[in-house]
Amino acid sequence: MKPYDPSVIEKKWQQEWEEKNTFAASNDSDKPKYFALVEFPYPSGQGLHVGHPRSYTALDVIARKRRMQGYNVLYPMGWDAFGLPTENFAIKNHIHPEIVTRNNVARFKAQLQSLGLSFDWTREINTTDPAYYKWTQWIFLQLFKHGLAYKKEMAVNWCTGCKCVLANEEVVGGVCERCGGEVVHKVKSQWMLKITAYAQRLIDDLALVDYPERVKAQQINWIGRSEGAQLSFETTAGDPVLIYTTRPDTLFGATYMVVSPEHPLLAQWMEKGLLQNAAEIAAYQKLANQKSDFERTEVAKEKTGVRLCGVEAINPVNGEKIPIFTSDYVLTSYGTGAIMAVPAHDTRDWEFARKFGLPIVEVVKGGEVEKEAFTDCETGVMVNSGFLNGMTVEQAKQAIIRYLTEKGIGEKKVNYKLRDWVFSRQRYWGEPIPIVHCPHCGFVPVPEDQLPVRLPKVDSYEPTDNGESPLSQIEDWVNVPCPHCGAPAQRETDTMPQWAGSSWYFLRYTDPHDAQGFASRKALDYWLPVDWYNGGMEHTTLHLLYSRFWYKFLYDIGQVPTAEPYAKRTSHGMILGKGGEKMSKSRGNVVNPDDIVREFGADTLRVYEMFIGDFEKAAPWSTDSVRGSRRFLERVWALQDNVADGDAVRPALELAFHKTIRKVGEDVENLKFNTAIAALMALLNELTAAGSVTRGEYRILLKLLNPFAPHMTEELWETYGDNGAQLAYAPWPVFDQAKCVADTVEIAVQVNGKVKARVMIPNGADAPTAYAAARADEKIAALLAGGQLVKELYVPGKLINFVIKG
RNA sequence: GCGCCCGUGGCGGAACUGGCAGACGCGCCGGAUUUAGGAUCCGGUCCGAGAGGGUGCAGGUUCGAUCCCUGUCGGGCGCACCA
Repeated sequence: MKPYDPSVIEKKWQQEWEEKNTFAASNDSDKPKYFALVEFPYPSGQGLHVGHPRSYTALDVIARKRRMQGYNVLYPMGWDAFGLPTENFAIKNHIHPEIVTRNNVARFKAQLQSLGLSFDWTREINTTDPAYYKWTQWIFLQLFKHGLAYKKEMAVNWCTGCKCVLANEEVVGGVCERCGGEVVHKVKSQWMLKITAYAQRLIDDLALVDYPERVKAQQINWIGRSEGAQLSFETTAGDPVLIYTTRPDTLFGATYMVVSPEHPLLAQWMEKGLLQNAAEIAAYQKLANQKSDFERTEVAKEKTGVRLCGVEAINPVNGEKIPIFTSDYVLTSYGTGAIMAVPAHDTRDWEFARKFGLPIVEVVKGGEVEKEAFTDCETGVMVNSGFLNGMTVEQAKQAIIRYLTEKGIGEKKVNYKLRDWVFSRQRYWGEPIPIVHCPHCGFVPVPEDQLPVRLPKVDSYEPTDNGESPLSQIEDWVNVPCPHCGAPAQRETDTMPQWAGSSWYFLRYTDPHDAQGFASRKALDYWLPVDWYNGGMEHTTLHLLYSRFWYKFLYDIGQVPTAEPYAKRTSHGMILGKGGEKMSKSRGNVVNPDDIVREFGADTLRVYEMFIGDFEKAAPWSTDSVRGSRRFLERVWALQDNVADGDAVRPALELAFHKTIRKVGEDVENLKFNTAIAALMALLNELTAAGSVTRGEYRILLKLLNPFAPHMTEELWETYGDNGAQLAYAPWPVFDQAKCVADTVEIAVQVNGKVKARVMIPNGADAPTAYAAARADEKIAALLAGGQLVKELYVPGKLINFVIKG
């Protein structure tokens, strides 16, 4: 036996796979199709992280198993290469981002190939390739033509670090999710995508797909649907104030109103001179405007606000005049930017009322509204509410909405927290937005035959401090004739966010070289939907939501065949540093997969990453434990010294083999890679104990192990295989359910629920036989003699329980 | 604050639908081999000498609870002044 040398074996097979395109998928095959997908990486300068292979190996195991099961498998890979780190690196080192990207991609690709992942490299894509982003731009134009892309002047999130606008989804805890920079509000004219038009369907269609519950819950939560009523309050100024509430039942308890500091009525009323304390209000507005998102969302913050002196509102159900305030606890961007305040039944209103000495009127009985707001909707009964008195909250909601509708004051209304997607970025390294601004024609789409709008080559692509894209500096690129009327016009100079290219990339894999469209209809019909998509939880309300939106739009305009893009989604846990903290350069606990491959081999790294723990949970890295995986492979390798003739499984090992085949198959499908490996280790232990394997037994072991350790098993298959095709396409072993059960089983014998003995009985023995066997045990007999038998239970194959008294 | 998830040996983690807790691996201990170390192989390894006791803690349901229920403590994640 040659010693196990992964550095030689792995190189050999990787070369073989590359030369022969072993894993190329066919768009024309009689086999059933299987589309396995992992999130394509951003090729950063740091190279691959040990977290990447966890996801990639998992679906590689699935892809390899599917090939052995006779599927035509598409398992593709590409590069999500637009984005800020590349641009920042380029700026710092004076290298063009295109070159930085090329270098990073080359490094990433070499690293991925060193792991033996069975990607179809003939379908490699790159979002920064003009032949690719042509279609990103094309999809944007379809959105524009269908009224789902629009430009609007509004207050947006501005990252002071990236000098760039951010989408709501990119602001985490008031700071930039990428750079951690402070986020402030800036009024800018921005391209927006109308994702809100799909809010309801993005919720409803989660019923059609197999996603983890936590993923569904997070998306539903983010979309934030609520049901209530929209209604207007008349004011003494004559202009009504429109409000949204989820508790219209508490209308009689509305003792004041609040409008957001940015509410347009404030400016109107000031202009008319209606507000006696205009200066005070203006000062408050200014203060609110200066606050960053972080300050605004700080928890446990004291309520602040200013009363609007000179204008009062009228409660539409009881005619009472109530004061109006402005406060930053009311958000401009949600609902109508104004609320009716019911301090007795809303925690925030309660706090505000307490601070400003406003009346708290109880309208739902059940709490102690002098002590705290009573927000329960289940148990209360309406009081102090005119015609609603005596109703439950639910009845009152319906009655009041009926009343408001009849009187023409208001109506039932559904609201979402989801906002439209801010789609402009003031940076260089992104897809140019293919729109021309014409002074006569307005926003004119670049004609489709002129796509792609290429990024111009420039010397300086630094972001500007004035909030303009660097592209705006390049006059001969910016100035073009209007495609519609020919008059001098200007290109849009903002670029798309990084999420643009990744919102449809999986479609391109089906037909990556198509020049006529983003993919041919035939290829899309054949491959979609993606059968299994694995990716990180951090993308749940970013990429995953965005790509569902784009896909649904493409479905609506007849471009793709199904309502949802991904039939099944799973999420892996993070790989943490040794102590359980996040891996980071500053902590110095980053493990480089290259080092592990060099020291132990790719197969060992793959097996270890699958064995490290529950796939869906975070797991700390342990290089010590990697050794265990290497030992396991060494022992499989060493088994070749003890291969005996024979294609059959020896009778004594039938049970072990059939059970292992079943277990490995089931575990892999259920994301239990760790226990699948454990089962293989247990089988190996049995084979080692048996002293030898037959050729047939060895083949089964190699097949089961192949998806995890493809190089080593393929190498052994050369000698011990069945002279047929490569192991990669050898048929996956099948098990016989009847052979998965033993002839005799050991069952536990309990007395009063405590295990006292174990006995062997024939499998499927009836109760009398089992009881007799148990009673035959000396210890059990003694215990039974010492008390009175009250009850006896027999769970076939498991245990017997004697319940005795005394 | 609201919603969700998780607490099992020294460590990572197993345990079908309520039925023998600790599979598998790491580490550790002992032995073999070795000049030595490393590597490898064999044996042991929840605690306890034993009866017995053990799945964060306190209760409950049950013949039987890591699993179901109530309360509590600890950790994590998501959303977060969303009316």
